[in-house]
Amino acid sequence: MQALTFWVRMEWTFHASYLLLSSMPPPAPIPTLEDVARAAGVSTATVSRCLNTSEKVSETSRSKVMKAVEQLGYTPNFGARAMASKRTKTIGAIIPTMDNAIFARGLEAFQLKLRVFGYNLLVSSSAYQPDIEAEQIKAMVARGAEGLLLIGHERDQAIYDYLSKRRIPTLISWAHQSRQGPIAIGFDNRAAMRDLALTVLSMGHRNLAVISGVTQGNDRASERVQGILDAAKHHGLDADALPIIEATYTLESGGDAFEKLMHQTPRPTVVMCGNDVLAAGAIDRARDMNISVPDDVSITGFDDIELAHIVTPKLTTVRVPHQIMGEKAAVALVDLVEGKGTAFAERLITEICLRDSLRAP
Amino acid sequence: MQALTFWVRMEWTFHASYLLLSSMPPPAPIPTLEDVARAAGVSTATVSRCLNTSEKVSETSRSKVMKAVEQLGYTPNFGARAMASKRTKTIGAIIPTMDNAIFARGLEAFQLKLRVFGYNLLVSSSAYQPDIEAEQIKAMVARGAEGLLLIGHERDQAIYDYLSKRRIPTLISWAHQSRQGPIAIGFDNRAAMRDLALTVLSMGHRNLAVISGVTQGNDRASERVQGILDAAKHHGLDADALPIIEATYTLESGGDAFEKLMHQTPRPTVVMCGNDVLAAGAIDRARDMNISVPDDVSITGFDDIELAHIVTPKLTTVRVPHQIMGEKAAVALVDLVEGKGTAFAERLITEICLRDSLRAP
DNA sequence: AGCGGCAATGTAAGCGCTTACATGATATCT
DNA sequence: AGATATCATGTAAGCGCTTACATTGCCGCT
Repeated sequence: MQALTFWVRMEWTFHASYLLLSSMPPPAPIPTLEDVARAAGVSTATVSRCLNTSEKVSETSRSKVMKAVEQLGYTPNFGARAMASKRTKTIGAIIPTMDNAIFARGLEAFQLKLRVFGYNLLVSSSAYQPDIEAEQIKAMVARGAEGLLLIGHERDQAIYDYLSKRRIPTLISWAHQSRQGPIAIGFDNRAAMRDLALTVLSMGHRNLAVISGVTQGNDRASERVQGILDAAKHHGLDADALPIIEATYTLESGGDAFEKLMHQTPRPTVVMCGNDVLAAGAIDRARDMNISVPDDVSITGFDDIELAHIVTPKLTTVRVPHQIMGEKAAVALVDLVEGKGTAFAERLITEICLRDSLRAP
Repeated sequence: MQALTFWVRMEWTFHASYLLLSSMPPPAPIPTLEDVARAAGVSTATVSRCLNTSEKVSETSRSKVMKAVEQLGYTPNFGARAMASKRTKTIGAIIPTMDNAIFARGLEAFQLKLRVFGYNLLVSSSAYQPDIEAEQIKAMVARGAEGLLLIGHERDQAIYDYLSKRRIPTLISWAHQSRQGPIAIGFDNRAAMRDLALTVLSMGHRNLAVISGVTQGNDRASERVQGILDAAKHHGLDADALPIIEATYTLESGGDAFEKLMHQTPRPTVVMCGNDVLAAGAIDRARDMNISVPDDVSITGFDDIELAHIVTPKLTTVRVPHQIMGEKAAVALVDLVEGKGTAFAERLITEICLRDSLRAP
């Protein structure tokens, strides 16, 4: 039964209040260090010391300075400070999209941990486009990012060359390949998906199908597919014959892919999806198509986001330790930046969450 | 029936590859404008002009400069540039949390639109803490943000004073109050929720209950509650007697609140939730409690995120035009920053999405 | 031939900070 | 008391850019 959705347009108002430029207060007096120094009756050096290494300043002048700072609403100019001190205490992170709970959770943890070490985070999203990512990387470096967090390994070698030429410590996350490369704190997408597929296969399924995320320029997606192929081969299946459809990161797209797969012969008994969103889309579409999950077909996901608990039936998926990953990445990156040299690559564990959407055929 | 979840631990590996600091290449030569100038055999001014206003430079020197830039892997130092030119082409945005699909979607659109105008976005999350938000605002200003996007109206007056003293154009989003204040591009949370409540009431419901988001320091949440109260009064209900429970932004918390409300007498025939996450949590819990939605109780949400389509039954909620809001905010903020003075406050429409989770009592 | 005008380029003065070094005032030691 | 160490503070040199202004060479004009 297809659910009905009504759209009720309730209002359409338009409220304009033009900005009156003419009535604005007199020219902005942005206070500088010098202004503060003058107001406090000390030198600029003292003010600077007061703000940075306050223990080197006498109690008397410190209070005078603080009062002046307060009064003038002074905020130090970051660019000038960075330029003079050669330090920015800033780490940059570039994620494929903000519009994705997966990265968000890890990043939030990353930022919080960074704060503990006194570092700031610069985030931006590349919209899954390599050229935008390259541009953003340069922008971050120009802005003084002392270290970078990137998602996944796959990118133009020129970028890695640039980064190492510039001596910018870089850490890869959300992936972890055993082969050479920059330090990574992540998990093995391929192995994780392989293990899930092995579980599926050992339940007796032989007709599997795959809905993968877009693999182009996304090593996480392609590794997950590889993992499934690994498992299929291990069980003596013809990996080349495995139906695989790529879908963009939306429920709709996952549903469409599912529908196509269900029309194949022989019909799959299980559809393994590259992520939970695709899987949720598939479950949703199954209901629309009057196909019962898991009676008629099993469905699996990957990531274990909230969606996995919410859908009916609850989704079998792979749990990824986003938060821990974010925290560990922060610790490691700060280590790298501060040259402590104690940072090391780490492969985090993933866990298979068996829930109602998977059952023996 | 409570679904079963098995946790299968599949692997526990630990892969360490220490960073060899000693084997790193010689000291980093970060190229400056001067290096480029020397390499190209021109003055620094020419290089600068080449990079900014290339039309003022002859073809010959431009090519020489570009070659040098390429060869040296030069990236201009943002801080120095900002300092010298007094421009940063940067807009800042501070959101309560990244871990929330609602802000993410709007912000993604915001950033994309900003890019079109040649502006960069600085994002950070305040973790819903006003003091962190204040700190972040100053950090953004220090970093040269020429304009700011903030969520909701409610914050310390001192912040607004600081911002206007510094002449930083600020735009409020995700809310829109008719009373005086900074320019806002958003929607009227109160009116939107009122309209939904009126719809609910006109279906015959008389025992409503509310699960609200945390209202402390969050005007969106408290306005939504107000909207419900408005409607209740309009229908002659005793607004003070309306059961209201506040819950944090998680499924779990929404479920707990729902459970409490279901034990009240008289039992509510409809539970209106401040957002879709709470509503999804409530639906989930209802199933655990063997309470049928919407036969035994109706549930409504707010935001219309993906979750709303996925839950069973599909959720009646209010659609908020996140993407359009993000885009309009970008356009307006750039306008403001560039002093075109054509920006105006705008109240966007919201739409009620009637789906299966709401029915007459 | 002489001159104005223009285009391309160079020179150098900051932008707002940090910090090495210099200075002066006290406290400590012989 | 005089020498020396210690501490708080001031002076001033940049950090890497942009840009107002000065300079140069070339063109076409009278």
